Amino acid sequence: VVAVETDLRVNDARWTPPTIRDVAARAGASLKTVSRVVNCEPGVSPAMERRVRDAIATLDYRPNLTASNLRRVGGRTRSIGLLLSNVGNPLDSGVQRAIELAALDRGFVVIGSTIGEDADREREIVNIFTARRVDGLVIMAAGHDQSYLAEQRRMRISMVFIDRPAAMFESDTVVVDNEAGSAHGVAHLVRHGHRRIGFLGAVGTVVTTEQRLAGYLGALQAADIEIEQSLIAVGIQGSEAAHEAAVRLMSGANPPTALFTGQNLITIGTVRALRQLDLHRRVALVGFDDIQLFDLLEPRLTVLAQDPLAIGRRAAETLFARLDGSTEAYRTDVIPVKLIERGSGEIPGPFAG
Amino acid sequence: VVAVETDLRVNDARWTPPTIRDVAARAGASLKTVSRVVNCEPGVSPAMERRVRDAIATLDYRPNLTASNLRRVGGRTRSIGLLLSNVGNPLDSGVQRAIELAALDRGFVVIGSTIGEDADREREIVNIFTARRVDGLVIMAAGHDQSYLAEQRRMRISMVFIDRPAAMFESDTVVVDNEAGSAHGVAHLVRHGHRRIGFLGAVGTVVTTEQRLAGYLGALQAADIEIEQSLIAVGIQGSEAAHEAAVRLMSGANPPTALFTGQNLITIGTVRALRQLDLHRRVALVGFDDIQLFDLLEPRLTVLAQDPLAIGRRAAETLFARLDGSTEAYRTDVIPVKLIERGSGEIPGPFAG
DNA sequence: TTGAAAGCGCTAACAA
DNA sequence: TTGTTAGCGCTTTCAA
Repeated sequence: VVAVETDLRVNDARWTPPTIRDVAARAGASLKTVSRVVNCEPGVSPAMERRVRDAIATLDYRPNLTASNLRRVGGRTRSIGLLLSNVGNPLDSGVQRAIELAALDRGFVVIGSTIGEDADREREIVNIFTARRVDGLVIMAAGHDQSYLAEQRRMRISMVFIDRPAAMFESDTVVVDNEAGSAHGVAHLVRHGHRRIGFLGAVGTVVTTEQRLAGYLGALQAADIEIEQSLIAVGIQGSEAAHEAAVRLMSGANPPTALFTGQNLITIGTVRALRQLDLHRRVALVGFDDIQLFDLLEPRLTVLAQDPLAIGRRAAETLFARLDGSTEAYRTDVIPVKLIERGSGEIPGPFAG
Repeated sequence: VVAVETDLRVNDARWTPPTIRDVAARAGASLKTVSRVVNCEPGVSPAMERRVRDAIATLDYRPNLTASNLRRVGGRTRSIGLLLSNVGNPLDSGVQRAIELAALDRGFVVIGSTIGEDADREREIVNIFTARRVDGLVIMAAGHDQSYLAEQRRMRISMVFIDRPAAMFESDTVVVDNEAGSAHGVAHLVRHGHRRIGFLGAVGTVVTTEQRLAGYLGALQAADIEIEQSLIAVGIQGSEAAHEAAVRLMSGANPPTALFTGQNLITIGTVRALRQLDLHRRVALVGFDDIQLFDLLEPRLTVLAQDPLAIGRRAAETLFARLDGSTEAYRTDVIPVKLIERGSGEIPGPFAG
């Protein structure tokens, strides 16, 4: 009998999922009573609750959360939008996982999108998510001006920026300690006897690059090492370009004995270059960002590792605090990076003790 | 003046976003007329349209897609749920990107969740997404029985399974050619003079492992090579276990001259083991799955690469065809895998020409 | 070309 | 303890 009934429903093109009315009718109760049972509100007699639950079970009723949210106070959707630069990146996927977990715990859902480094795409996605009335946004910004988000703020959409702070717009932010991290990495090379240290960085206008370069410069100054512009290459896009830049740097008149790379793709290109020049065992290398398999290379790569899960968790905490009504001043959380010594950064330089 | 007005709105805790009624009132039009303008429906005079658009602009009105979807025929939400095993995996993130792109093109939104290999989590997430009334689901299944999805099917939620077919449940599916791919990889080793080839695989109950093992066995039979159980290790979980298993395999009385690994973590563990035994230049290795940096190891790794974007694109195509009303028989698409020769798989064996 | 009324599925605010 | 009414923001249906 059940099978036949099921078949009928499947085959009937006009069949629609049961609503709260259907349940109420079947249980001989009112809408509100069913609503109370569904939402575990008090004030329903055990007998009535039984009847309602039976009706729910026989009808396979599933409350429509969309409709429920629409009516609820504030029209909140219990959803948050997540804009990432590139899910293929371990940083991004770690952040996503952490945020999904936190959201799930609170009955929220995460709608996500990759935006690359495309400022237009960033705005487009924000608009789409806004139309869906997300309660909050977690944004790894692509553009250089987030002032347009004033509109979202007016609509009471909470926002947290990760990896890079928003520009022209004040907001909660979770970043890593780019400058101190880089300084630490460069100081590590100095400690191992290097004084001619090259820097290879991504596009200079990106804040993270600026900060990492600042850390490099600071560490050299702290060690009383003169800064040589010829040892600094920024504006590198991708591993191929990094490969070329590293070859150029190492082929100069007085090449560096150590390199500091400001991003994982650049590190990869640099490793290729050093291999090609057969310098990978003689030139020390410390890179920003850790990725899988860096510990399987020869020599194993010394890196400054970010903690994507910690970043995501903190972003979620901050966002949910806002959603819970916090009106504190905007905060910027700085997550520390960790130096992982594996070999490439400990290759001794000419001034090694 | 604008600034002050903005401030007022920001500071007024009772401010709510403008609705279609506000626009109608301000434009001196009816709800339906505004709705027509917003949805670009015909039958609105240019003058009226101008007034409505002005009102929309001055009020910063943004249609509420949630409410709109609720009322629309069928109550479709233009959203699809995506259940992935692990976003940190290149396969998963590639699939996610492809599906997000396809969804975006059609005005859909993707809500995602990582479920690991946890069957309970799979059902939990499906329930949550069902309550949100997603129109479709793309599922990398964790459990061994998806018959529970009959309910979702009755609700007209379309489903596509990726990477592994559903169990106890007929559905559209997109998989890769595990068996033929593995057979190809093993035949490649045979062609390079190997006859004693070890197999290291993941948990045996997972379909992909079964199929990859089947491909291995088939290739050996095709080459008239006797199968030795002692050269086969399955049930390996993670790279540490793979490391141990590989060491054990290579430390036997008559060790293999080549290895075939059935999954990327297992490949990683095996590489570590071969390094430790200093066999990485003498024992050939072909692995299923490609990951970043496999081409930077020494020797560079020969792999069978999947095409995550192709898998995601195909899954999205199939899903949207269903959402557009296709009633074809359920289809299973098989995406080919590609052998990428980089060095480790071309190390010659004792029978090399 | 325009609009009034009804209602999507549910919850809020009040009765009874 | 239970139910009634209104209405979330929008689209549908049908009338003017």
